[in-house]
Amino acid sequence: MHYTRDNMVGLLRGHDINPTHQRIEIAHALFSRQEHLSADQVMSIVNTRHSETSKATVYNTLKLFLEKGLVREVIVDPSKVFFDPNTSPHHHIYEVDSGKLIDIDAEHVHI
Amino acid sequence: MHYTRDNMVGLLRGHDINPTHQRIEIAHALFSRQEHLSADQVMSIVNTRHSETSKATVYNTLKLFLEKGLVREVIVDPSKVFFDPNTSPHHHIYEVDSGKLIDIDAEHVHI
DNA sequence: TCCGGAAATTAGACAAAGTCCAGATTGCTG
DNA sequence: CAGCAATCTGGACTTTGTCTAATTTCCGGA
Repeated sequence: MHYTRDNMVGLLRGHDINPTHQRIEIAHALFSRQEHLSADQVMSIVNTRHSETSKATVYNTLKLFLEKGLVREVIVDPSKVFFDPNTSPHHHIYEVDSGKLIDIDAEHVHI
Repeated sequence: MHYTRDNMVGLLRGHDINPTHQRIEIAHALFSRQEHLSADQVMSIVNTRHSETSKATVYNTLKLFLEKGLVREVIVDPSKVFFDPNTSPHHHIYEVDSGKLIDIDAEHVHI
């Protein structure tokens, strides 16, 4: 599956989100790289060429995505929240030394 | 085991920490209530009667405790770091609705 | 096409958590 | 007591995130 901007439109609609220009860009930033990004990182990605999207909109949009289940919040760095495009049930293992964040399927963990 | 201030002195020394007045108070705040406290909460507990300990010292001391393995950091609320006096290997389950934080022994989790 | 309202976006002021620094205090140790 | 290192302090500062009031965009109906 390619994460083109066009596909983002469908993804957003599928989550009951009105696909505006800014929202498409932000979704694209998150999904095209399958990484955990902070609000700050999203902002600078979206605004690389010309300043296009305000801080308020980035925060509003990420909160909206969260509510609509498009992304998850990952809290691992005490000073920043990261957003995870992988919403399947899974745990994170955080390696303090390297700063790496590893996904572990929920099914593989038993309590 | 009672968490008296005198016992704190031993605890601190055992972790290679010079037991100053402020450090004893902060350790006492954390250990006498076996709870997860934020830096802010520690501050207001320590300064209930008269202002005794500055913000900088609270932060420095908590960081020191962290380095010396006296407490753990728990990151669960995106906007605040909490400090956990329970340093045995364990996981946390965070109930988003109630805000409760439940400890689970490391031994009971298998991957 | 034009109008009106709802939804979305914006800049910038603001708040809260945490950091940093330069100076003052404390407490040894000789 | 003098000197020195460790500790503590107030306050300025930074960073992440929130709020608000004003503007812009979008869309359906006349």
